Amino acid sequence: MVTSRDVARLAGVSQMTVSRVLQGSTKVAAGTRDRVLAAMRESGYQPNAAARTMRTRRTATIGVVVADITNPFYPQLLEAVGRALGEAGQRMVLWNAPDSGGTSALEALDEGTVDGLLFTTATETSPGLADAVERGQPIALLHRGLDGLDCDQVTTDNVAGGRAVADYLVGTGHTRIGFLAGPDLPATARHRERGFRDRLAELGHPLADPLVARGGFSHDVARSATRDLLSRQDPPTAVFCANDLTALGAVDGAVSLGKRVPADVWVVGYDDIAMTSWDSYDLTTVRQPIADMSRAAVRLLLARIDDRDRPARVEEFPCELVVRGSTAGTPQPSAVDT
Amino acid sequence: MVTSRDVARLAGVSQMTVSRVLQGSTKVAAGTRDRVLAAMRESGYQPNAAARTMRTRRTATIGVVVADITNPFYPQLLEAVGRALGEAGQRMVLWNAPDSGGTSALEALDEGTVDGLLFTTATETSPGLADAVERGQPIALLHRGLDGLDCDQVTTDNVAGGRAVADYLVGTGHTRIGFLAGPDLPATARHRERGFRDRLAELGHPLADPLVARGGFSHDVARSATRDLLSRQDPPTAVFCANDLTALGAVDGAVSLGKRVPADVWVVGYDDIAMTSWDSYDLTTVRQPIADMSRAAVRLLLARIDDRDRPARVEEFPCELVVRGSTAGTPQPSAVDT
DNA sequence: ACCTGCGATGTTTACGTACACATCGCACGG
DNA sequence: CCGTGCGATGTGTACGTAAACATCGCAGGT
Repeated sequence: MVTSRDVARLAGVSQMTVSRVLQGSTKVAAGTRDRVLAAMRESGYQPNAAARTMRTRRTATIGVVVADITNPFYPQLLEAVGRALGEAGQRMVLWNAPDSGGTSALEALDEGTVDGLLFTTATETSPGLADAVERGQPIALLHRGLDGLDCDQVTTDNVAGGRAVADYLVGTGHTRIGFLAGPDLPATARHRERGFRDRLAELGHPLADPLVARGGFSHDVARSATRDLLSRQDPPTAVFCANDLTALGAVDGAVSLGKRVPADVWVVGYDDIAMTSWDSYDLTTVRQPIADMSRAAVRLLLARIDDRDRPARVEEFPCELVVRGSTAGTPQPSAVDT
Repeated sequence: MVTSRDVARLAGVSQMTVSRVLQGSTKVAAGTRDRVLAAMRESGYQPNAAARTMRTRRTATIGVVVADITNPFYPQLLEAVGRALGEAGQRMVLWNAPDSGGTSALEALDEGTVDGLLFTTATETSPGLADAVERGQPIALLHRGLDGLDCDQVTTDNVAGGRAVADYLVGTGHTRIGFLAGPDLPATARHRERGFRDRLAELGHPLADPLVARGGFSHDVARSATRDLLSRQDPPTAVFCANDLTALGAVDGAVSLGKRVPADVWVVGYDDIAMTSWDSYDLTTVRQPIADMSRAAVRLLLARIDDRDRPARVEEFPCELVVRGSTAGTPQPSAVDT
């Protein structure tokens, strides 16, 4: 292995001067710098990350925790986060945490493997998360927030999103409206439900319990829940789903019963994943500005790494209803009493 | 920060004994070990990864390079790879390399940030890849192989997969068969095409140039290419697509023209991503054993990290045709001359 | 011509861990 | 009863870098 000492010897300078060139310090004469750079190239020198980290206590690496990478929303978010991190000169370590919620990511943070963590799927039950935040570890939440947690958070106004969908569906004449709720824990799911439910009630069409199905964030569960819902005597004329993956499942549930979207039932999703715009689904949904959000989260996290005592900030981005074919045409009040 | 020295002081032993306990060395008396473990807990000690890496030259981290994480195949592969790495006690650093093909991943390898690299989307043009392999860097290819490269590779028999599709389509009576080719560079796309093309020729129905569309691996390109193909005077009765993402694009292209799959045209994909089994697509495709492949790739890579001089191995897994609704029923020779 | 001051470079050291080697003590055999 | 050997533990050091401090030389002012 070639070390900075070897380069120094080759260039006829001290190791420290090599180190200075490496860091782009201005305190090096142009001629010397050129000599050192030439020696680096000649020897094929590569700085050793571990040694540098040991001295500087920086890894230039951020850990990102995701609950389920096969939910297409997360790859899209990861791409945006990866881009934002790249722009900031940081690498990304990925934890796809099936259930535990990133315990090993927190360990990595304690060990100094990463400089900070970005949780995209935090919940109240994420073990050790609150504890790590209290210890002052640089942790930021992206996408899913946590009300009780005093750390940097970047979210969207999921309550407003849910309300917008309620306004839209009631405004287009629907009265018997179904809801495919997500899991209980994620704040995203809870806020969307709250906004949707409250606004429906305000508009005089409160959600009817029999038309609410609880389930996970998976296609399969949503599909079978929708089959149940649509097989009822008085099926809903529109179904709002806690996220796009479940909305796609809802469409497929309808398709599997030979029903058509939107002719027989309207479907609305949430997140605007790429597939929602594909012809086979053409799904009305709510868009989050994930690129801006990712940049904001990275900015907050890096700022916290530099200054652990700065006050935590919560940034909430607006979201936007995107109307597509899954809610086209007029609703079908004719289907009310069969 | 609590160091092993602090723990040693607290436990009344030397720093070395703490280190030994940490490594699970047997050369520590049970009583001593208990005292050290208690001191660790009490002090909240966390071993420092950078210092350990500096001594051991190991990071227990593997870099994974992916070309496009928004192609749903890669999240599925990443999940499998992540699981295999987790089982082997390794972390995963992710590079989503838009174009450059993982140059910065190779830098990280040189710097010692990762112990090895797993390329899932290598091509001949991946800059620096061949060079790094020749320098003996631990690099393995998963999914996409590279014929000229002397390194560990885990692939599927894409030629056989292409042939199987040709056999299937001709065997079910299709003669005017279209092909949506992937990009030129990936070995996966090339091998699938070769197998498909050669077998069709052997069976007496060579691929007709006008029915071949070249494009990328994206939904949009595939969609518009399919619209062109199906708008011809003599459209194909079946279309084989270089991967599932393009097959979904092909289905959507057909849908956008008001055509039905499989009634108007059969569509076959490749990779068996989760969405292919959803009702709206129900796509016939070719399945790769990605879990087994991931484990194999991780095993090979870790073995190489331990012994850089071991001979490179190439493991080729079989793939399996999965027939679904996109190729159901009889083909439509009636559509031949319109 | 001499002193001052600053820019350029060198010297020393520490970061936290694990390896090589040294040492200690005790059990067992002759 | 003493020597041998081995298991348990300690001592010293090196990994490669960057920070703090020291030093050197030269330009500019008086």
